Amino acid sequence: MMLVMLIVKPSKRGTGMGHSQAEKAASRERILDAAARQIRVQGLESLSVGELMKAAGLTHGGFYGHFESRDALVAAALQRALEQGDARFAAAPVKQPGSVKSIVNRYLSPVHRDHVADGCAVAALACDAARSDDATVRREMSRRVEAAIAALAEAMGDAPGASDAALVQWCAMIGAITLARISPDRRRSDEILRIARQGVLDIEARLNERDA
Amino acid sequence: MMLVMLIVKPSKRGTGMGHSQAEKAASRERILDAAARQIRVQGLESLSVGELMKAAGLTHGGFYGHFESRDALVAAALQRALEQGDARFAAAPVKQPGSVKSIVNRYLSPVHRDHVADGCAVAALACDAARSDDATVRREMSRRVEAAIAALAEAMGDAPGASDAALVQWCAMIGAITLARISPDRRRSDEILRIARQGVLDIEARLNERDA
DNA sequence: TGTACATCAGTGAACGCGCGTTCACTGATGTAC
DNA sequence: TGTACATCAGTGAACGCGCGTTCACTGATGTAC
Repeated sequence: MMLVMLIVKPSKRGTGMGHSQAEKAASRERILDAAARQIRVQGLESLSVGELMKAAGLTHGGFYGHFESRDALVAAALQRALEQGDARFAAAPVKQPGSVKSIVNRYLSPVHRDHVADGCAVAALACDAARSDDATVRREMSRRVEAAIAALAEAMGDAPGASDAALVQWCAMIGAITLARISPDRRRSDEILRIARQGVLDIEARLNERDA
Repeated sequence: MMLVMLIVKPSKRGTGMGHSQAEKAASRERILDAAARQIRVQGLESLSVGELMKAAGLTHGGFYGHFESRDALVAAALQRALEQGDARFAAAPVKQPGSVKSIVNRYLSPVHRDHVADGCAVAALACDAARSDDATVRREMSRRVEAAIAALAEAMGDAPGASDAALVQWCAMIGAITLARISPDRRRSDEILRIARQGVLDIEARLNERDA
């Protein structure tokens, strides 16, 4: 009893804070960013606390000062990864003529294919999410997908059927970049991207022909 | 030296075989089929020897009588899973009018979405394969994808551009079934499949319009 | 200002559990004579 | 035919390693007086 009181009692004397809260927050950011990269490259399952902390320039023990558990981190890292993707693809400049083309060309570029760590988290983690029994993971990723569809439809001027066309375009883009990453033949991989770029833009073209 | 000779020496006396080879082969098949299901549901990484052997009705120790290591099994199971997918989707009856429609409708059906264990291994494992550093995994999956593209192009009558169209269709189908599996909203998930079916068939329609 | 003290981010040794792998053994089956 | 023996698929205890997690400690920083 005495012991408990000693532990619990709030100190009346001083409120020294050691390292600043800002520094701790910066560490947390480093961990989260490293985790977002790592899950894109290695998947949700294989994220290891030790590797992660090393990548963030810290030792493994400090991890639990920032996150309750590995699972909690995975959820946070997925969210971070999806947000970063939003910034790059979904919330891209829209509504100007040619903006669809610019999104598609950027998404289906060899650069995007070769840089999974900085790329679209939906493409990188789609089949992990599809098999996840964590409802939060599936809900969060779906939300981002719907936002990306809406952004692409908006870039097409929200014509009737644009939303459906945008959905099919995203399906094709996600499939295409994944197949391009799988192919061990670099020439064929480039070709897959090229054909898919054309095919995805054709979907928009067909939509416009119909409307006309 | 003596010891080695004793161990190595082939017995002159009897060649009793214990359980038949056929039974062992049957066990191996059970293990492989269980593994093919398990990797589709849980991914390449998370395949556990213990769970697997339990699923095959055996104990974990016997595993190494059939496979050299867990890694060797993963490779074999992937191959098995891909073969089963071939039997179901790539090598489907082709060349008749409406055969593309039948492939697309079957692939993008709620039944396929809901039965990952019996479904297309490419869709189930695409992002695992994309991040795999095992060249065999990527090569094998690419081979099956190319076969599926060829089969679909053949079903379209191998018109000029059919191969490119088939590639884009497979990209869209793989993306669509994955997104449908991710969505936590069943109604939206059904809708994704419906819209994607239409969109994928539109790709064929556009091809035919061009040729005409 | 200087000194004592409290706080707290991060360290690194240690723990425990799960899982891949090994291995001595079992018991069922088949062959030799 | 019956008996002794060899083979071998499968069993289950045990091992070792990796990894998530805990925890006592460190040392840097800031506050109180």
